[in-house]
Amino acid sequence: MVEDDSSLGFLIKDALEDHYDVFWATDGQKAEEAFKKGSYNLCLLDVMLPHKSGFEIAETIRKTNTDIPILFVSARAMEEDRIKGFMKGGDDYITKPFSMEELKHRIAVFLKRSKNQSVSQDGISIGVYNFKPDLLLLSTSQEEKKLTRKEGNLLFFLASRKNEVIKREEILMAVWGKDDYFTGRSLDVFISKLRKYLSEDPAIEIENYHGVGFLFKVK
Amino acid sequence: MVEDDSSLGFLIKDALEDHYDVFWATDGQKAEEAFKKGSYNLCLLDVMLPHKSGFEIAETIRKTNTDIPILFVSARAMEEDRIKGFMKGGDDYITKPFSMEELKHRIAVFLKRSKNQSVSQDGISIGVYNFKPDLLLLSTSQEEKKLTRKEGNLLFFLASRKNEVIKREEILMAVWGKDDYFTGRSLDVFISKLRKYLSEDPAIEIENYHGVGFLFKVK
DNA sequence: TGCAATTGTTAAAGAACTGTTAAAATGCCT
DNA sequence: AGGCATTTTAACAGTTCTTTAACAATTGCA
Repeated sequence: MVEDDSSLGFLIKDALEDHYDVFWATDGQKAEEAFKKGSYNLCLLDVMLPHKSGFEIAETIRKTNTDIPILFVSARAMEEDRIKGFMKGGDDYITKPFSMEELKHRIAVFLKRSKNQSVSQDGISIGVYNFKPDLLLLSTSQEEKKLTRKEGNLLFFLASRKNEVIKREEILMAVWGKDDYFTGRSLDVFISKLRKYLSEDPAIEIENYHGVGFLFKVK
Repeated sequence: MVEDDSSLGFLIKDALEDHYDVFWATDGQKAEEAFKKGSYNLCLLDVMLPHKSGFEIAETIRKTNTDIPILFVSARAMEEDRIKGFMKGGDDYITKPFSMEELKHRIAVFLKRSKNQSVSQDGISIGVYNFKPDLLLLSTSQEEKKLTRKEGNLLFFLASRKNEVIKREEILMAVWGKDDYFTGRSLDVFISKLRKYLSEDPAIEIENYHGVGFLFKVK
């Protein structure tokens, strides 16, 4: 966020900070430096700034990044200013005064749309394996195995709490939603299967704690 | 585009028609019908309409489609109206009067960002096939097959989310608007048909995720 | 050490789900 | 209203997945 007016800058930063990490620059110079160094998801640029205008900042940004949403904020409501904003690669042009509520919504719109585009799911890594929970794909560099739904759910749950002893009942409630004798036996069956699938990597172990539960160990 | 005022409606349609195919409905009823049948890239909704408000139309659309950009146009500039627009799933809220120039820019922003790069005159390409959603034409260099409406809608939905596991319920809600046993069986029937139509290209696969949904895989 | 409870493993049984084809129903057009 | 295209429902055949069963192995405690 770039805003030279300190009271408005503070107000915006404060309003957004509940949901986002905000970096606030007070001039274009600092803004461009920060942009170069850091990694951001959205830019909020005041148009009228001491040395460099928001439009100029946008131009610089667009030279290296065509994707990041750029929202202009300005006191000037004239048509030609707005158009200029869009011409410089802006995604929205918000006229002062505006409510923080509306600003939040407009920001949310663009974050939602840019997030969806990077659906490149890398999955989670478990030892030498990589597991993509959505695709239920457990893979090594060698091969790829498609798990069933329950297998996937269980593995995901265990992997999300690795190196921690988890009680049987807790696993049962989390993955099956119920805890009785037969469900417990089912769990044992599935643990057995997972052990087999994960046997490539000796650093992975599903250790039983007798009468308590399991420990998904990844060294 | 939904606009009850005929002179403004004409103006908008005229302004946009250079670049886009515009369907203009004059009330919510017609709009929702057209939306259900056709395939669109963006909605422009007037808020104040005779029977059904633009907000209500947006609500209906969002039940089955979370992606399509929705832009509201309204004479009411009050803060709470704008907020309501965003709450209903809108992406922008443009206050009358506005310039056609600005409208075009705002539309361009969302089309550029929309997920599956807009459906142009050339349709979308799926492996060796080309599919034109409007004309329901699925073609290879060899031949051309005219799909039915449901087949087309389903294919379009799947293709727009390729390489992602989509839950049965989600497909059912998006394409049929309801989710029950028989509709589910219908889905299976249509999947079977699509597989047949797409069998020319071995790189295309509709993979079933047992008990979950389908994965429209295009290698 | 011996015994009951717990766990490991594999296979069989039983559900639930899907693929496919065809018949029935629906909607649409003249 | 009749005929055609489309969609839904039905029917049946497979398939896949989860649970249950059965038995072996292990553990912890008396």
